[in-house]
Amino acid sequence: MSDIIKSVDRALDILLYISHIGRPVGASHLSRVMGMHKSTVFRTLITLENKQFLVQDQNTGKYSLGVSVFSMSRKIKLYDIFGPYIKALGRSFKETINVSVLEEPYDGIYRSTIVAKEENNDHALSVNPEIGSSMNCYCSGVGKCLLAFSKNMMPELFNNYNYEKHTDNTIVTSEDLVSELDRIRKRGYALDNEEQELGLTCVAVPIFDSDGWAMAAISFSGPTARICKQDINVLVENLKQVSTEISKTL
Amino acid sequence: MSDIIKSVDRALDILLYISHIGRPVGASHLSRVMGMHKSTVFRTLITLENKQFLVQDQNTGKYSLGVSVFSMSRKIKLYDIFGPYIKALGRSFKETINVSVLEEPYDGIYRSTIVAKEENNDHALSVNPEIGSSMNCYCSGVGKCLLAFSKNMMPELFNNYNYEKHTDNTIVTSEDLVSELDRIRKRGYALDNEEQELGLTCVAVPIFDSDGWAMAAISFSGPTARICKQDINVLVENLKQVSTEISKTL
DNA sequence: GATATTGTTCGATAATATAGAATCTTATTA
DNA sequence: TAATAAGATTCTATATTATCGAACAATATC
Repeated sequence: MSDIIKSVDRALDILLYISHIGRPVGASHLSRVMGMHKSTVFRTLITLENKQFLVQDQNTGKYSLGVSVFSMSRKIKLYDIFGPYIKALGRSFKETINVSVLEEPYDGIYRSTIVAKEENNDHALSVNPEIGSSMNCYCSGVGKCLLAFSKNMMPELFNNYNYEKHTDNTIVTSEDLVSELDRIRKRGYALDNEEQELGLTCVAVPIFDSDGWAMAAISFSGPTARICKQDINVLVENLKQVSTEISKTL
Repeated sequence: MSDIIKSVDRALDILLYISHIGRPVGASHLSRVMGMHKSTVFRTLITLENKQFLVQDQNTGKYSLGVSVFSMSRKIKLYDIFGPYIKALGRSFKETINVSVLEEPYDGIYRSTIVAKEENNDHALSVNPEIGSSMNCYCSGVGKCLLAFSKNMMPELFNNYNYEKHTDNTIVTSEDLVSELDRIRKRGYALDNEEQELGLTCVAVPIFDSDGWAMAAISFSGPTARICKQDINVLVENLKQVSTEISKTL
């Protein structure tokens, strides 16, 4: 902890703070909130602005996230980000793990995209979706989890699903989906109880952003027999631990 | 320039470099490329990793962009980023300016979204599209500009447009679109020569990423009479100046 | 199995980030 | 419109601390 470069650490705090509060802020405000001297804040702001991590509004003098952040965001490889965490999980438990994010709804349909996965090759039976593949949210663990915990959700759109009854457990009405999402929010995790495919069970938890909304979801999935032999609560606790580890500094 | 905090500046350089080269890199490599001492690089990496701006792959020891960058990217307000630049342009020229980005193709259709605009209220006649509105690329200046300079373009998808002939000048075949894009690449800017609406002219240039691909496009648009009275080359030069200003540090 | 490369640790010194006050600029209130 | 408050910006001295250099440990390479 003592090897950390103080000035850099403070600069990163400022970036995260500006990102978190979501509106332009000035030096004095930051000085108060961060407990740093105004002139130190200012020098840091100058440095961040110079490399375009911040832009200053000429009228108000306040700072927002800059084009460098936008540029970086376009080059992010989500697998690199989530890979290390799920690899660790994969070593402990021998199940398939995947991380998904919610897509912008298109044609009024909410879908999720898989951005990272850790396959389980120890068993013949396992699920292996492709990275980048997208699917409807109503019938998967990560999908429902994202619907339950994401910002700006529009439940009206649930009516746009062309619900397909894959199994007896598949949710096929908006009303059932809404109440299932309530249940998920209450208990803090989602369960795909053979809703997509017979014999396939999945448990998913959200990965929270600094404002408490889901930015992704992470799950164990595998044959019902194997998943249920493990204590679901243990799986959930482990997923939650990784989830909070991921969002710890945001 | 002397007010810049050296350690912070170097940390930002490292972030931009890792983002730019697009694959995980290690301390020694960075030390060589950035001309910094290995242990200084290392301490910087530790600091960036601690706040999750970087993640380290446990197997290789190399670093990638971390979850904090992902988190920030979700909170970016593109208007805050591009607003300051186009405001300055708006003060000089009295025309409508807008900035657009290319959407992920959906249903095989390339569309652009307006992320920032500066309206021109000095004249009764002007164009005022909404921020957030999306439109087909084949019949607008920024749209064609994005098609011409973006990475990973799939020209096959041009066949999916349901071309509508808005005016005599509208492009209505993939072949014509492809050759128009060639022309645009050669001369470095795009022109909407009353292709979308009679009497409406638009000149657009790309905003380049660190790898030379367009991450956005910026344009002047207005009544043909007014736009053409100004020297197109002057407009283009001014747009290009802002464009390079925006991408200068990436 | 030997060698080179790379990730990581540590301590001394000189560079430089910080704090504090002071100035200039914009917004608020009387 | 004047007076006042709040905020942005500049400057400098000092003590903190980032940097360098070298050495170690752990991998990868040949």
